[in-house]
Amino acid sequence: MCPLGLILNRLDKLFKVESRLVLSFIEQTRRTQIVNAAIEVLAEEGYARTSLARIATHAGISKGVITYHFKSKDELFAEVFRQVVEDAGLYIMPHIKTAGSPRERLSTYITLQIRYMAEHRSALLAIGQLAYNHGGDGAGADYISAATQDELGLLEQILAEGQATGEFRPFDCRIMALTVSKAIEAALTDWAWNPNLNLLAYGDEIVALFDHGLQAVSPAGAR
Amino acid sequence: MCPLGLILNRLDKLFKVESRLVLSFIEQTRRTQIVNAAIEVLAEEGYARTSLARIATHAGISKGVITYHFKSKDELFAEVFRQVVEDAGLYIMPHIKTAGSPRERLSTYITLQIRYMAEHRSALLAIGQLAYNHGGDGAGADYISAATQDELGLLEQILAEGQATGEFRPFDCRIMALTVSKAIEAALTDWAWNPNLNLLAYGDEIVALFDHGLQAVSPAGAR
Amino acid sequence: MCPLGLILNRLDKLFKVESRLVLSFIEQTRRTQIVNAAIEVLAEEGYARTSLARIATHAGISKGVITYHFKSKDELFAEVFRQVVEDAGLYIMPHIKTAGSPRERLSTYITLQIRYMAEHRSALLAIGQLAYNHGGDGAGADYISAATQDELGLLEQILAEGQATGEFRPFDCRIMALTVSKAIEAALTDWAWNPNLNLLAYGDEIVALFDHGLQAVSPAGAR
Amino acid sequence: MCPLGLILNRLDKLFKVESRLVLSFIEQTRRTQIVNAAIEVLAEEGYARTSLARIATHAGISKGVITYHFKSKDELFAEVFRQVVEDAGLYIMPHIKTAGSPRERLSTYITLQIRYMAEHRSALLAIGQLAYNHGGDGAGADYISAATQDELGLLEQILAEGQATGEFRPFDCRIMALTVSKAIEAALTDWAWNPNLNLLAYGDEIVALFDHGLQAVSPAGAR
DNA sequence: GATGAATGAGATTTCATTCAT
DNA sequence: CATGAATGAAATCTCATTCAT
Repeated sequence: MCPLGLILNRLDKLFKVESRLVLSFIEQTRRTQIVNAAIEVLAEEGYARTSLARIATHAGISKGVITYHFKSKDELFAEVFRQVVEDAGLYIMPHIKTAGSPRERLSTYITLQIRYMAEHRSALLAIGQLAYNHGGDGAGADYISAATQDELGLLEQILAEGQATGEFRPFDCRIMALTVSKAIEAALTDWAWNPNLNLLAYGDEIVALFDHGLQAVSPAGAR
Repeated sequence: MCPLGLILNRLDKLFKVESRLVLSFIEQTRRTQIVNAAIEVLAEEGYARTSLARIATHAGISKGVITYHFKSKDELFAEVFRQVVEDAGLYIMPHIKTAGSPRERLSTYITLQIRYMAEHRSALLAIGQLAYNHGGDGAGADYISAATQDELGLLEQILAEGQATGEFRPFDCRIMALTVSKAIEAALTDWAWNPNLNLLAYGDEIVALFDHGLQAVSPAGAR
Repeated sequence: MCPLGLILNRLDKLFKVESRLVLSFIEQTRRTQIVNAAIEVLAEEGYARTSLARIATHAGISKGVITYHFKSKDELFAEVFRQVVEDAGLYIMPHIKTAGSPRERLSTYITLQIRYMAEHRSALLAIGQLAYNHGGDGAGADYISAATQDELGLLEQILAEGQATGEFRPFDCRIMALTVSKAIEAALTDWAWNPNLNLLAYGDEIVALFDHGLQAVSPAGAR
Repeated sequence: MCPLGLILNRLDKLFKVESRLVLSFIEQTRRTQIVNAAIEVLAEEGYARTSLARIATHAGISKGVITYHFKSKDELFAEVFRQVVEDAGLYIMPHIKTAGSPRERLSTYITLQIRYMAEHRSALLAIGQLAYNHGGDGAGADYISAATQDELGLLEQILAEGQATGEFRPFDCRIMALTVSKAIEAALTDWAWNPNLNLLAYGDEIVALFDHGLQAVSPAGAR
């Protein structure tokens, strides 16, 4: 499974999407309705049990509507992916750029991701299902891998800047970026199993973990 | 998805297994062959694409052989689970118990898990698929949840002991146990996408992360 | 095998039917077509050889059409049962209620059942197959047993009234009701094996048998 | 379903049996063991659920033993049929021939059949399953029909003699023979559904029914 | 004689997709 | 635009039968 939090942009290439540039309003509405139904079914039933019939029933429409608006199940799933990722990006990105020091920016990044998760449980569980189960396709796998490599850049950049400023100790930025990303994602998957989990407390612990774990050893070396 | 590294014992209850106490040699051989084929298909194709037909083809046998040796697909998956978990337990447990301080024991635990992963990539990807996709069943979900709660105890105990001895700083042991477990698992899932990943280096970074991130702040507080 | 002639009402409970209240005309047409095909295959081939594939072939449609219109084979069989029983009830019931003395009513009952059989050979053979072979299921068996007990009441009542009026000699009403019911059913099963059987003559003999066999011994006792 | 009580002799032709004239003792023992297991499974599980595997399990032997001793499942079923019918014939025939008047002989016939049923419930339920479910074969159907026609002769003869002696009233002997036969069989099938049924009382009612129902109307005609 | 192993046909069922209306 | 109808592929599972040991 690729780091969910980092799949942000090139995901439209993951599935073979033929984007129609102009969509009527009613078309857009229907698509959104179907996408939302798909998200809920994916989150509740899991990938294997998410059939077009179930999505249609959940949306209160007929099965034919789906294949009318989406050429295939894959295209629908691609749209789910795209929509969730775009939305998450819009939520998180603005705050990221305004933060201050690398250490603060890292904390902000983690906190925002967690908060977004708390507010969009189904959407994130849904793309989790897609990411986890769409791997075998070959093309898909390559793409997700590429996307991951690509998008990890943001975290890597924060970490590298922190090392440059001396805030962070030495470590492999790429690996640590992966670890940060995965620690965040872990909160979601645990939360999926255990809905009583205090997600925000979980986030605080992750923030603290990396705050302590990445900081430069004090020059005075009192340790 | 439950923390893979922690599913160690009660997994035999996850699926309803009727263990025949005595199996002939040839029977055992075939079962192992089929289990291994299932592991490889799960790892390569993913849960959704792992049909009995594909497993049979992969093993070079007819479809009927599988249902002859396993009462159902579920029983086969249960055996996959059981076999991998048993093997992992035999590999890791002996070393865990002999370690010294909590800090050292934590490092050992992480290192061993990572090393085991490096040597059993397919097997761990396979049970990852099973754990992730078998959840919706209700009973399965409950069990995995229970198993997780149960098995996290080992990590929690190490962490709590470390806090008692003053080696570790204050934190929520349960959440941190989850985070450790997930960070380990993350190495595997990233490796699945990016086979060129240096898993052992990844492990070292995780060890370092928690080594730094959990340690008690020096009383002199030079920071 | 339960007495076919007596399974009249509560049969909708035998199988778990989810009745959709409103069915489109084309839907109803297809369902009827499939039900009729099922009846013919059941009557000609027997329960064990009645597969969905055979029914589809007999109806000249693809296998998928059946599972599109019926959720399962059981639901199809339930509909077969329901349709035949409903039809038989509509045919027989009106005449039953208008008859006069118990002796006459018994004769009418027998005659009507036989006449209905003569005109609906396949349908009755079909539900005979269903009744005979659906018993092992537990729930089904219990229900048929219950239905039998329940519906035998009509015959029992006629017989008891005949004893009360002095038309009939003493006998165990329940057992005799069973025997009447079975004698009627017997005509059908024999007819199934021997299509040249004169079913109506058979019916007349049954009527005569019970007419003579149940009548009160004349008080003058000239016998 | 053919009249069970009358299928007595030519049943070996129903299924295609290749009789080996000489069977070793051990061979005979095994065949009997398997046949008995088949009878019990047929009676308890029904035709559709009677697989070779289940029979083998019930007999405590391996599946291969069955196909070693019987060329096919059909041959096994033929043997079941043959064995039960032969046994029933040996039980009933001696008593039939020694009886007195046609009226007495009819009563004896009915009583013996019922008594035999009471003592061989499983065996008769088993061949009931076979007779009812083997009909579609064509050849089988013809044969059973022929066998029925053939064996009904015994009853027909008793009835005809009764008419000749003036004991019985006029009726169609063939049809009445069928009805007698079916009334007896009915007791069995009801008993199968309702094990609490008092089979012997049932038999007495049948005897009384035909005793009253067939007797010649008294010349004094007091009715 | 006996048995476990293996196979392939066939059963029910689910489902993505196409099509006519 | 929308939908119900239809289809055929594929999945799991059962089972009679064949075969090597």
